[in-house]
Parts: sequence; structure tokens; C-alpha cells
Amino acid sequence: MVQPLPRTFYDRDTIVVARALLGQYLVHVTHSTARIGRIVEVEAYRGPQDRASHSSRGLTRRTKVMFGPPGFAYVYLIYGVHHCMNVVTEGAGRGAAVLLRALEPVQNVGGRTFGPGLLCRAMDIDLRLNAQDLLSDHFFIAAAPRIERFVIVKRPRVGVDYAGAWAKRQLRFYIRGNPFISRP
DNA sequence: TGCACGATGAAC
DNA sequence: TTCATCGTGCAC
Repeated sequence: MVQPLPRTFYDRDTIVVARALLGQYLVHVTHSTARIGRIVEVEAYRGPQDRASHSSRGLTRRTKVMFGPPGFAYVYLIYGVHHCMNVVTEGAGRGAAVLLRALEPVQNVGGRTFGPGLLCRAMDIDLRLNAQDLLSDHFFIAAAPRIERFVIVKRPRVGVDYAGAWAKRQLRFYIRGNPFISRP
């Protein structure tokens, strides 16, 4: 039975959620086609104090979703070309989220899925899904169908060199040895 | 109202 | 290393 992970899954410390998301299944149903990808790489964005996070700008029209309740999708356009998808974590007002960086194709996924932009393209995710509740029937994350055992690798996040000391924090997590990681 | 700038990916 | 391309945040 494929169903969304509960709100309580997202309502926890962002690093805990980031690690727990690895191995889970992202599901997007469009035109009665269910696209499914296994999450294999993520990054944690901790809140307003995290200089790499969009929420470090405070509460704005764009970051409103990040400061909202957990379990919602924060989707934005980057470089005017690609979309990136996050899941909001922790309680409302925290401004924390987890960026999905790579998937392993499971079902109805065409094209490459490694890298946040390619992931969104392959899963047909765009701005229309911003602020979408992930406890829905067409866009959600489901528990992995079976217990899997893997080692989680920690690395600094990608593309946030401007963030000072926060750029050095190991807030990127991925499944060791998985062939769909966006970069070593 | 204007403008510099990306949590990227692809081409050169 | 350069560039596409546009929403956002902040200066004026």
C-alpha cells in the first residue's frame, strides 16, 4: 500500500529528516501516470541562521513556505532555468528544509535524475507544486517498500561557497556507492 | 522601478 | 570557463 509519510516524519530535526529521507520514494502522479524515484542524495538547510539557506533572508513571499508547517514542498526556479525541490521540516516558523538532489529511477521516470534540476525535470516538478502539501494523493513521499541497509556519506553542500563557515558544514548526505549520486 | 544574482546544467 | 534566463530581494 503506497501512502504518504505522516506529518510527524517531517516534524523533526532537519538533519534527522534529511538522513531519514534517503531510501524513501518520491511519488508524483500526473495524467494517471505515477512517476516514482528513490531518494539517494539530499542536503539540509537549517534555518535563518544558516547563511546558505534562502530562509536566511527572513520571511518573504518566497520563503513563506519554508517558514510554514512541515511536510510541504518548497519548489523554486534557479538561474531562470531549472527547478529545485525541498521538503519543509521542523515546526512552523523554523525556516528549515531538505533539498532533494538525486533519485534512483523506480517507475515511469525518463531522463537523468542526478542533480536537483534534472531530478525535477524527470519528475515533472515545477513552480505549480510550490507550497503543495506532501500529504496529498498525487505528490508525496512514501516509505520504502522494504527494509534496506546502506551507509550514509556526509559531505559539504554543493554550490554554497558564499555561505562562510556554513559552507564547510557537512550537511549533504547520500547513499554510499549509489550510482545515481550527482557528484562525488 | 531597476538591477545584480543565484542550493544548475550544458556547451565550449 | 562561459552562458542561458527569470524570479527574488533590496537599493533607489
